Amino acid sequence: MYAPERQQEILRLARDGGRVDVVSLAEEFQVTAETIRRDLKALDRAGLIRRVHGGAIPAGRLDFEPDLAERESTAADEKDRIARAALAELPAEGTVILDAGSTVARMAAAIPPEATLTVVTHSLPIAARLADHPGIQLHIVGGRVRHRTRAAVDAWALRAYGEIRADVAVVAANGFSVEHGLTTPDLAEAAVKRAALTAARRVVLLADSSKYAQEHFARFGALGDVDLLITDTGLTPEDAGDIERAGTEVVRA
Amino acid sequence: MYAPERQQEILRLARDGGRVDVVSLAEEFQVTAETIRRDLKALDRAGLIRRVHGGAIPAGRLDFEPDLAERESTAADEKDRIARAALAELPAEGTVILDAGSTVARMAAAIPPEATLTVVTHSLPIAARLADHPGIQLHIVGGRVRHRTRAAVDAWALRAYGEIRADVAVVAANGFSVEHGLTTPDLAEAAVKRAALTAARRVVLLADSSKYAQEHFARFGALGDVDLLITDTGLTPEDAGDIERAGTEVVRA
DNA sequence: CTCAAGCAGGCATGAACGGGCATCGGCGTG
DNA sequence: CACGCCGATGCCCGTTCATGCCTGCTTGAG
Repeated sequence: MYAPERQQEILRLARDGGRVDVVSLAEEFQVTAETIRRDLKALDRAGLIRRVHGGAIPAGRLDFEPDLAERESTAADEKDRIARAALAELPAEGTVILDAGSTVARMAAAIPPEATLTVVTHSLPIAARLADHPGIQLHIVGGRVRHRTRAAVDAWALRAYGEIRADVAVVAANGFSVEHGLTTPDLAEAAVKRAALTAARRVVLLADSSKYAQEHFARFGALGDVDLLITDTGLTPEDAGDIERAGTEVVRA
Repeated sequence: MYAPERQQEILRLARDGGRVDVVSLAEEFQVTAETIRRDLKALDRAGLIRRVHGGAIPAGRLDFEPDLAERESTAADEKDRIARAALAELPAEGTVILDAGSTVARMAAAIPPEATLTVVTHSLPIAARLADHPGIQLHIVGGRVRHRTRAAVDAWALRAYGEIRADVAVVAANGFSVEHGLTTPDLAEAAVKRAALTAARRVVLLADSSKYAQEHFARFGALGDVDLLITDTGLTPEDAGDIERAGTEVVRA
């Protein structure tokens, strides 16, 4: 049996039964658990199933995001400190653009209940969290929703950001460096990020130190476009100095 | 049972019953209270429930106008039947507009994983549910988000619906009658609903029978704008007859 | 104010995971 | 036909995850 056939069959089993688990699939198909894990990983990347510890569940069956809890594992501590530091950069009253990204989402979740802000975002998870915040006037930016990031992109999003001016934009990047600026893997998402930071008077970048010197496919701005970078202590003082000389204030939380 | 499955189930229990408590959940799922607490913490972080001493209560109400958990439980059975019947009205492939509303949300949650559709919605809860559905190309309509209904309204939303054409619009109403048409309490929301149904070739209204002969502040269309009404058996055959004579097909699920 | 119930955090453990490396077999190229 | 490449699979081992247990702290009902 070829791998794609097996994967197809796994998908069918997952949808029929609502769940599959690694060990019984391994028995079923007479292969090792590693192979099954690889299959599940492939199906997960394709967005067809959702991986869980010990097996998988067909996509769309959960109406919440396990990865919001999962992601916390990766550099959770740093992200938390960054998120808390970023709160101080929000204006007391005014308009804020929030980019998609787990660190930004954490910051959004930590906005105190008594805050009064106007928030504009193209991130579905962030919007969901802020939707019942009594003091926040929330605006969602429309567009095609990318499955992976649950962020709105394309024409509607670009136009919406082109029509507004905000006091602060809080953005995330998958990679940043003095030479190559701000990068992310997806072109459409990069375009929206670019529109978002253009729409704000002040740009705050949240990025843990593992993103430093990383480059990804799509560039959406120069480091010089960023007024303030909030990162963690994993960024060396020398690197921080380089960035500050380029005109971006650096906070190492 | 996987942790996310358990969490999903806890969420369902919380929404159904309006509350859950740690010890009975621990018994129910045959795990220790610590595990349940971790689950509740995860759900709390995701913003879906609110933690209280000894248990939790649902927070993410994907609910409609007037009240909170009361509505969700009221007529839950009818709404489920209506939602299931509505599934049959979705095209096999094509574009669908989904209005905000708990019955529509139930239908959205029941869309099978193998469906391939383009969905446009201004409802945050519905978007959240469909965001990781592999076969669905999701578009969110932007706008100001109303806290009550978590639906986008105002200029961005109206313009977006003005720019598209869909095969079917599935809409909800707080009140409907032959004389006064389709009504809802909020003007801004009514405007969006009107735009949504204008953008579709075929309009399906989901409304349980308690909505019949109700009138609310803002009118967004005539019953004649609706091609098909799906309701429950609480609507008398005579009333159904009246409606059908006005040109709207009626299904009593 | 008291105190049992509930809670957070630390620690232990077994299962699950993932990356690196070796092997195998098919397939195209020369 | 021989060779080498590459994808698929299996194996190994250090790491992470989910869960349970324990301990000391917090909470809130009486």
